[in-house]
Amino acid sequence: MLDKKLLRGDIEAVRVNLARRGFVLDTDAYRALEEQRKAIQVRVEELRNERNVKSKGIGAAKATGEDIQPLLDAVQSLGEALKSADTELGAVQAQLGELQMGLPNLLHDSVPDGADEAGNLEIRTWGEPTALAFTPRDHADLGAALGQMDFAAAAKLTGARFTVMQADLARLQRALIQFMLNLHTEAHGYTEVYAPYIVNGDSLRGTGQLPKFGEDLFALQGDQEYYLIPTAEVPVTNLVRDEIIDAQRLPLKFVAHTPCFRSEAGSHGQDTRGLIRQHQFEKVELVQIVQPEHSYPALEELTGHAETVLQKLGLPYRVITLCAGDIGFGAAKTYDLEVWIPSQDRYREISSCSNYQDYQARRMAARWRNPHTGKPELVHTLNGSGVAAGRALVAVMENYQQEDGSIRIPEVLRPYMNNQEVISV
RNA sequence: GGAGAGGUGGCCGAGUGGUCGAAGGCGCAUGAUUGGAAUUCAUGUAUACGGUAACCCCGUAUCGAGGGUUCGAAUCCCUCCCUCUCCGCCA
Repeated sequence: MLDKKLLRGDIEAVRVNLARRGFVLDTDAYRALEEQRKAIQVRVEELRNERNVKSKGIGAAKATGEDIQPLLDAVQSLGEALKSADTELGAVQAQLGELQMGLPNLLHDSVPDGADEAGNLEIRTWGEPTALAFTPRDHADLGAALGQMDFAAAAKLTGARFTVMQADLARLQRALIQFMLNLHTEAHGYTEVYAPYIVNGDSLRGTGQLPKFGEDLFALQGDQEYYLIPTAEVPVTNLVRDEIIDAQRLPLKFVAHTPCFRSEAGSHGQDTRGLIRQHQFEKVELVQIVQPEHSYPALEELTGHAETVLQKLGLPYRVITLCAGDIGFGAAKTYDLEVWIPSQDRYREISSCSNYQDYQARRMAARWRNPHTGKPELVHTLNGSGVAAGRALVAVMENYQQEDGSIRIPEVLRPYMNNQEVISV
C-alpha cells in the first residue's frame, strides 16, 4: 500500500512513477472519490460530535435530577441522519480502500525502464556456461532414466504439474535444502523459522498476494479464509504484522524452508515439461525486516547470500535487475538470480530478491520504535529465495550430468549424501 | 469433540451503562538529587484518520473481530476468532 498522504498531496508523482510499470492510475477518479470521502467523513464526524455532546448533556442532566425528556427529543433525529451518512461513508471508504490495495509499489529510481523481460538489465555473471562435450539431456530425461523422477506417477496421484521423486534424487533435494539452511543460519546470521503452510487472508493481504492475485493461490474449502502458502515469504514476513519492534532487535533475519503451492493460473503451456513450473515445490526463503535507511544495503547483502548458494554449488549464474515492466507488484526493486540450464542453453530464474520498502509494512502495520523520534514508524521488508530447491535440483542435475546419464554430486552436498559422489543407475 | 475461564495501552493489570482514551504498576523520556552511577523524587509518555502547511490546537474512531440494544457501550445482547484449564481423542 502507498502512503495516503502522498496520494493526496502529490498523486501526479505517483501516476508518473506507476506509469513506468505500465500501470494506469486514473488520478481524476481517485481525486473525486477522495473528495467525496472527505466531505462525507467531515459530515459524519460533525454529526457524531453533536450526538456525543448532547448525550453527555443528558448524562449530566440526569445526575442533577433534571427532566431529560426535552433533551431526548432534541437528539432523536440525529440517529437516523448519522446512520445513513455513516453507511454512505462506509461505501466510499470501501471503494477507496479497494483502489488503494490495488496500487502497486512505487519503483526505486535505479529500476531500469522496459516493458517486459527484454528490458531487464544484466548486472553481473558468475562462472561460465557449463561446457559439456556431449549433447546435454534435460533433467526430466535424466531423472526418468535413473528411475527416480516420475511425472506420470504424480499425474495419477494428483494431476499435472506435480512430481514423484525417489531414492538419491529425493535425497539430493533434501541435501540441497539442508545445505542452504545451514549456510544461511551458520554463515549469514539468519534465524531458522518453521511456520504454517496454511495462512489466512489477512496474511496474504499483508504481503500483497491479495486482493489482486487470488487466482494464483490454492484456497482451502471451509468456513475459514485459508490458503496454501505460495511462498514462505507470507508466513515469515507476517510475523511482524501488527507489531512494534524495538530498534535494537533490528534487523530481523529469517530463513525458512517450506513447500510452496501455486496454481499457476495463466501459465498453461509454459514450462509444462519437468520440474521448472510445478504446483508444489520446495524453497528456502530469506526474509529481512530492517530500518528504512538500511534496506538498500540489505538488498545487496541478501542477494549476495543467495548468490553464495549458487557459488558453493558451482552453478553458473547471472544477476539481473528487473525492469519497470517486469518487476513484481509490491516490489520497489528486484534482483533475479538466473542459473545456467544446459538443456535450454540459457539462464533461468532460480531466485528473486526484492526490497518492498514500506509497502508490505504499511499493509501489515509492521513498525519499529525509532529512538530518535520515540514514535512507531514503518519498517522496510525484504525477501529473496535462497534459493528455490526444485530449480536448484534441476540445475545440479543438468550442469553435473555425465555422458552416461549419471550425475556427479557437488562437493558441498556430499556430507548430506553419505559422501556419495555420483548418482547413477 | 465436551465443560469452564478469559481476550483492555509498549508490557502487566483495574474497570458491569454517562464525567473512561481508560485507575494503578512496569518500561521509556526529561528534570532534580549524586563526584559518577544505582536508589529516590517530580513531570511527561497510545495509535489511526480528519479539520490544517503544521510533530501546537480541535474533532472522530479504536478496550479480540463483526453485528445489535440505547440519547449514550470497554461495560448489556448475538455471531465468529483466539488463548488458558480440565476431560476425551490423537501423529
